[in-house]
Amino acid sequence: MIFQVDFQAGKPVYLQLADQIRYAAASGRLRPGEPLPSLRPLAEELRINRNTIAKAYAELEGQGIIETVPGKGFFLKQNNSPFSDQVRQQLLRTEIDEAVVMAHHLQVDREKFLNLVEERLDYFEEKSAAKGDGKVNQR
Amino acid sequence: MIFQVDFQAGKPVYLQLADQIRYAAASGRLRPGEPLPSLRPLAEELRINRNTIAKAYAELEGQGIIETVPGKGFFLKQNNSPFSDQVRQQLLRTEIDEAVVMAHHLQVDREKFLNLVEERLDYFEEKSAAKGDGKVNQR
DNA sequence: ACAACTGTCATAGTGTTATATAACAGTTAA
DNA sequence: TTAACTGTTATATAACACTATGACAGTTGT
Repeated sequence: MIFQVDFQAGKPVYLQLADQIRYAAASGRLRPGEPLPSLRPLAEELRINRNTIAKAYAELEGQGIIETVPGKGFFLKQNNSPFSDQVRQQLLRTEIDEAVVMAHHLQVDREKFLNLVEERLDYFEEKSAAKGDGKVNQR
Repeated sequence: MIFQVDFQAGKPVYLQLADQIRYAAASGRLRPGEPLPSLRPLAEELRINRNTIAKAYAELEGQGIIETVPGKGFFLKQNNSPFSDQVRQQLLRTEIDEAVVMAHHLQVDREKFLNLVEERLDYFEEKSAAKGDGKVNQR
């Protein structure tokens, strides 16, 4: 489990970390029940402060993606979204809209956009099915 | 041209504004060459500071979406992305991945996800073609 | 020239992010 | 029990982001 952090990315480090863990979970690199790296070793490896890691984990815990067991560690939860169908659709719509709007400004047409969406779906499904060791989008 | 701002959204106000202008441009509510609201009147209407609006506009100018003419105002530019095909694809991939990852955590399957993508594409194309007055996703 | 508009800039206050350090409490294995 | 691990909490500090205020400069129409 290797994470990377970019101090010049503009995005807060703890959010970069949270994103990467979300990606690892979605792509199957990290499985439900599996432990996440402990605070101190990961902080040392990434050369960032323990508290920054703790904040990233707290972020994910707040979203129901991981759970913490004091004294034992952090673990990836079973995927059971706490939201109603309607809320989930709305959350997703908002996220999709961002991509659609960006496609417009980048002048990427509908067909190319849909191809790209299928490509990314394939990518994550592949990894997820194969208990993959695949790499994830860096930022 | 009516914008809305939410102080409790966690997201900086200037980014909320920039997003909404991007949406307006993508949906055709705002056309190339058209002027954007002036700093002071818009600031008064939204009850936020002039500089917050200025920062939102500066953000969009940096992305080549609008241009500023000192003493005159801000205007929506013609859409000509300054990026190469490769860079555009990568930018878009990153954005799409965020939606795909969220779909995974919300347990929305591939088919429903693709339906939602088509729905949103339709939505923006409609508005864009009809010089629409449609409303855009609120956050 | 003048008044009323436009955007720009420097400054300061506040909140967020990240770091460092220390002390505390639960878990596990020797 | 002890030692070594786990996460938690609190404090202090520094850097940066966000917002607000007031002064400044260009543009337009009278």
